[in-house]
Amino acid sequence: MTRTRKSTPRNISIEDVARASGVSITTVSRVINKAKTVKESNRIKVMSAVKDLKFQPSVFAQRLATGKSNVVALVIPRYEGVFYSFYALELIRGVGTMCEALKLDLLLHLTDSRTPLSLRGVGGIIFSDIIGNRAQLEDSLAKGIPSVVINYYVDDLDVSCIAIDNAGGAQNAVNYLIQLGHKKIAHITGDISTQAAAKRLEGYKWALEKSNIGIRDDYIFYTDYSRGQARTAAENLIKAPDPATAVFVASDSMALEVMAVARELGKDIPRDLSIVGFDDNPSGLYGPVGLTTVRQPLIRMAEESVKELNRLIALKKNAPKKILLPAELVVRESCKPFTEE
Amino acid sequence: MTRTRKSTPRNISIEDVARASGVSITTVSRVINKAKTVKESNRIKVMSAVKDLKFQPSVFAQRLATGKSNVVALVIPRYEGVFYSFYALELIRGVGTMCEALKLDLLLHLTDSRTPLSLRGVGGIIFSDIIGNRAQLEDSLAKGIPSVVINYYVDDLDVSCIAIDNAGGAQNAVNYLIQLGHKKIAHITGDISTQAAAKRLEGYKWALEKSNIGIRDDYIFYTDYSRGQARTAAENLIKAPDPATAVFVASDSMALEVMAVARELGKDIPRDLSIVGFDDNPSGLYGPVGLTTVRQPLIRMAEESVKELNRLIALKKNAPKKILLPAELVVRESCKPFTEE
DNA sequence: CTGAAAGCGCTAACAA
DNA sequence: TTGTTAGCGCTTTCAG
Repeated sequence: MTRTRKSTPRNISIEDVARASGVSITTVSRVINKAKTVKESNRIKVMSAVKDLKFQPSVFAQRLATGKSNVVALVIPRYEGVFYSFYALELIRGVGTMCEALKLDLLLHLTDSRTPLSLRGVGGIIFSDIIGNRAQLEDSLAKGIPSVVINYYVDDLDVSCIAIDNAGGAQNAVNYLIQLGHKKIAHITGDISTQAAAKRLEGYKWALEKSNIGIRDDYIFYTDYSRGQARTAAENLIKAPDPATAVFVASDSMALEVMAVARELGKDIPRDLSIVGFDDNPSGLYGPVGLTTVRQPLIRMAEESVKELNRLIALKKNAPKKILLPAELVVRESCKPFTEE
Repeated sequence: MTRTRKSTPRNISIEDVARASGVSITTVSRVINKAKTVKESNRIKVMSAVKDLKFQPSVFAQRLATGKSNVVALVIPRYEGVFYSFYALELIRGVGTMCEALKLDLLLHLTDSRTPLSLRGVGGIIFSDIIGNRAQLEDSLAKGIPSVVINYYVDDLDVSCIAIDNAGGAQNAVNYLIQLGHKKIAHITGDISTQAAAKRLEGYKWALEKSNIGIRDDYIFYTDYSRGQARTAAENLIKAPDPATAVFVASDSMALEVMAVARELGKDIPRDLSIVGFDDNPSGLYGPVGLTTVRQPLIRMAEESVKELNRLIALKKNAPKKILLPAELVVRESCKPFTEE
């Protein structure tokens, strides 16, 4: 107790543990890192000292010494339309829990897409979508930082990505409507600048073409994913001179809005209009008729992204993997077979 | 180019910059840290070398050397009911943008509330709510880590907190209904184990008491914030023998569900039932009648929490501040004066 | 199986 | 105004 007191009560370090257990710091380090080359009796002594002193190794010192970092950055564009969606929250949750499980630190970066990221000290990066921030991705790739892109299928870059088969999911949805006998099938798109929305539109078109149903421009309504625009689209859709009998909507929250509008206009769902959404947002479960929709494995996608990143980090070299997860149709009550009246 | 190549291409360090600019590493350090005691000519030399070499200081080395960390951890219970709310996303967004602005690193911790947090290397912690993870808070406080609690008013602990005046907001809502002439006012609560829900119930009761309106237990419907339970509550509420003429609902998403149920049961909003929500969730804007609600300054709360944490960190001692932000009524179209039929 | 010692990259006295 | 030097706490050869 003769030691000079520093102003800040010094953190207990590996040295304190070494002293307390009568071994060298090297041995303590070995115990911490679970090296097997430590005599059992020593291991026990060290472990009990660790417990007594409530020792926690300094992550900074560890990282400085090893050059390794177990920090994973999740980069999300701070762009309202995208951020405020069911999707963002699921993503954060999925990535967050997986990081927690893998003992990785999750650094959240809400980016405006233009200021370059400070990626120093980051072990790997997950880009959620890449809307306008391709430059950031290329930058991190150039620096050799393990990166994976999520929710965006990247064709032209040598990078791991894991996305959902939006086109396939959309086809499933539209095929289902076609099987029910519908011919006049409309589509309300999402923000077409996102790959998801673009692919869903593509899938919609493909499905119609394959069944030799003509694509009608007046049956395609473009929106930004917002409920406000969905409302307008729905009104136009329903009040049209030759209205569609079914509609595939690019998101559940919009689909719910369409349902609401239809009811306000005196239409019955599904009698007067069949509706399929996309997302499997739990909100679709409530309400008088359950919303038929396309389920995307968001949580799984998020979790896979962390695993893939981990793989890349362990590999110490770039060996990208491109994964496309299927999106399956979930049939509930918002569609019915088409019948001539 | 005669230097032995390491397997990993060594990061450029402060030393490289020093060499390149012909000064000592100390001077480089000074330039990096914006010390003013550097000759202008040297500063320029260093800065250009930094640019040329694309040098970025190692955060780990910096933190090891200074003992300071600019990492802010945001701790959110991984508890579904709470996590999947409008609120969580707003919080993350608010904290995230403010951290970005203040150049702080945001570490996201989705906790199961029972495993102790590894807070080593964290400069400060923001606890969003404290549901079941009080122990974690007390732990961090005991360790002297600057902490602030958000969305939960902590009376009995010496910790900074910043919350919303839920009771006051609820009173505003109910008073408004009373002013409109309503006497039979119901309340659909949120998850009463959260402080927000409990306080809203409290405010509801106070408002009634102050106006000498008796509190009827059969007018209080308990839920967990989910739309499913809101639906049931709404059905019971409307089908009751002596139904209320107005209802204050603890969240907008539930209020929207109540609206939907009412319509399904052939009721008109606001003619047959006046509704006030809580949150100011944008979803309330759409639909045939805008939802009257109580606005909570979530983003502001989130931002303030980061600022407060920053203050605490700079202060280097605990001088807690307790802040209660007002919640104001936003009148839209879902309420009308009560009239005897 | 263990320990001494040399870093990892940076900051902060202390001298000059 | 600048440089020297001693750490910060840990990992990791390399000898024992």
